[in-house]
Amino acid sequence: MKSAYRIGIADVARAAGVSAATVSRAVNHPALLNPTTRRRVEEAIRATGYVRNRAAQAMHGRRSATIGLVVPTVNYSIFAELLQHFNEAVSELGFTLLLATHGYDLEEEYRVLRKLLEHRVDGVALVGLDHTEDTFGLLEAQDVPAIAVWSHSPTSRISCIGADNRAAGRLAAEHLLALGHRRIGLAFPPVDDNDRARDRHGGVAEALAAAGIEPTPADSVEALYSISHSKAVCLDLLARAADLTALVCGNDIIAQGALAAASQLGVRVPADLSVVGIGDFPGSGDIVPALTTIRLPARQIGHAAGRYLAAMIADPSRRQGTTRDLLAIELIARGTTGRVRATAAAP
Amino acid sequence: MKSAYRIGIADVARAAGVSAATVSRAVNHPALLNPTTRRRVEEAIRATGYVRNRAAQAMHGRRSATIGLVVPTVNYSIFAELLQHFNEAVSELGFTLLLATHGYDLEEEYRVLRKLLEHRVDGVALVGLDHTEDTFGLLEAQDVPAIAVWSHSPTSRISCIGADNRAAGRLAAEHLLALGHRRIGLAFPPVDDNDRARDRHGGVAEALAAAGIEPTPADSVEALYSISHSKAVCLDLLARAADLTALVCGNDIIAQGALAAASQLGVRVPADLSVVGIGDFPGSGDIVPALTTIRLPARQIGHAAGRYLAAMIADPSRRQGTTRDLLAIELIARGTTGRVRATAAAP
DNA sequence: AACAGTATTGCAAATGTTTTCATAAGGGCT
DNA sequence: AGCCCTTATGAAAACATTTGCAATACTGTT
Repeated sequence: MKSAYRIGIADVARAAGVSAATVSRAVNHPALLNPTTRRRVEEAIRATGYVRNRAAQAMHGRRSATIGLVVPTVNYSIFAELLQHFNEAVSELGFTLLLATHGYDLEEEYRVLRKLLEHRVDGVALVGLDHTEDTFGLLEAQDVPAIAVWSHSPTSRISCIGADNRAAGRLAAEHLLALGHRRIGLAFPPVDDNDRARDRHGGVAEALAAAGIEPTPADSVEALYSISHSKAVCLDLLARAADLTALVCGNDIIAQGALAAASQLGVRVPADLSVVGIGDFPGSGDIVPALTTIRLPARQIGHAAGRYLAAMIADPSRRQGTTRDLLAIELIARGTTGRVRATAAAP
Repeated sequence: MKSAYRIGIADVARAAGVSAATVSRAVNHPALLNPTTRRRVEEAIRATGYVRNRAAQAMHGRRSATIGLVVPTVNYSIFAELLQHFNEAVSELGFTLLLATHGYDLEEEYRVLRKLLEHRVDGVALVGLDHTEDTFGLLEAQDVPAIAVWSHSPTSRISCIGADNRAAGRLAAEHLLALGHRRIGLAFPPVDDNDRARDRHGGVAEALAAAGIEPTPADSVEALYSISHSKAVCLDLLARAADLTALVCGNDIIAQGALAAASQLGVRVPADLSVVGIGDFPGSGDIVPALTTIRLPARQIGHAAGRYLAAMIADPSRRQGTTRDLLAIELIARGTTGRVRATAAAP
């Protein structure tokens, strides 16, 4: 006898012998009600199985109680921590998460952002600072609280909270230089439309240049966001530039691919080859040997971004101006890097 | 001079010189319009920067164009593939994903499901078959299309699409038995409120029993969903049951922890110890040595679940009855398992 | 030229809630 | 007992859209 009819606020009101307004208040402003009435309404809600309709609520009050998150991908654990902690933060504050991915395609990013805005998310977080003009325009036109996470720039167009990716690249390269490495290879994702990768790459190049090293194209390879693709291209790289003693990778997934390639070639890590990643993804510290990497504070970024958006939503007066929060990065020296081998490649 | 005022359908109508109804039709049923009018409206939409309000649409038409996904956690890559492909499927069909996590707490699952239903998701997917009575009741009362993913049971209370976890456990154990192992340890997550873990564990026990092996509590250890916790408890296990020649793990993350523990103890894999996981998470095939595991078809499950829900939403008449889809699992024998070492532990 | 039929479009009702405003019910004071 | 103040509740408007129905314009027919 299951009817498709859904219980509405009016049904509850009838059951409790009060008006719809009172039921609404019982749900949203319980303090306004006489305790007795409130209990009666709560009882009626339970009895009828009423579930309040956020869509209707959103329509009236201009608040949907949802927050959007746009990430490039959800594959592997690249953004797992960010997602986890961002969700944790916003859930605790009563919001529900709308998730969208764009696969590193900024045109697609615009489209999914639009979909999120159609659902009237109260706020939205995007990964990185590279976005199309349309995307920025849309955010401004809809003037919805927005924040860029992961990256940081003092001149960012929208508020941001993240780390200095250029410094991360520098730090990774300097670590290898300090260990005596001079022949250093690079495995990075495509840098177009990806400020994180671009900045990291730039940081590496800068550090190498400062040490008088000019990496040749032959020492570089472009890896996509998958361990197996990275492994394949690193096999290539290690074969054609066999004198490399170290590899700096654009992120930990690529580094894991590099490790797999080294292992397959019988190249010992770190004895024959040092490998450093960037990101410190979940699990990076637990593989064997544990990955040396640059830690980006994903947990903090996720939490802070969630709280920032919630604060902006709660207090629209604070919305103007751009907040920029720079979080510290850290070299996590583990098992995949070591001093350059003494036996330098004889000519 | 940015006003907080949001462009509505009426503004577009005014700009295009038509009625609001026509604008609505241009967005939702373009075929109904005279091509000329349609173009004029589309132009006005572009010019005004109108973004349609799904909340208002949901209120009227009873369709929110959102689908919910409830997973235990988003940490590591455990549900990354499921999430990725589920999202892919539903996005392609025009839905936006609402994501919620409950941290393996079924009471919390009820709460987050409720939140999803408040947002009037048109359909919802939950991981596994273990849910509270309240959860089932809520799904029935709201009669929203729902599907359990990951697990499969011919007697499931709601539609399901997934694999036979008991068979997965059996397969893992039988693989080790076929390699001659007799001293087999178990590392599993808590099985309360988790049918996947429970079934897998049951399957392992069944296969062992069929081979005349009765695992003692000393050969078992409970691992949480983190590589480092798993590593810690496996260190323990391997220390106190040093004669184990193989380990079957409740999932790939736990297996990775076991691998890390073995490595730290100088136990060679697979020479001294075989390790088999369950799941075949992204990356499991790329670690070194590559993990032997039971593949669950995450991609298929994600896609199929998304399409199933979309179909139910599109055609409510098909909703009655319970659909159950069993997908094949597969042993992926890679590098972490091998024949038991000839040098049997002398008494 | 009138008619029937079809293709477009507008009007207005309906959707489920929140909130403003108004009213009613108590309670303490003089 | 009458008055004022506070607290609690209800009535109705408002929110942004969709859609059934009606009206209009247009096409081809006879």
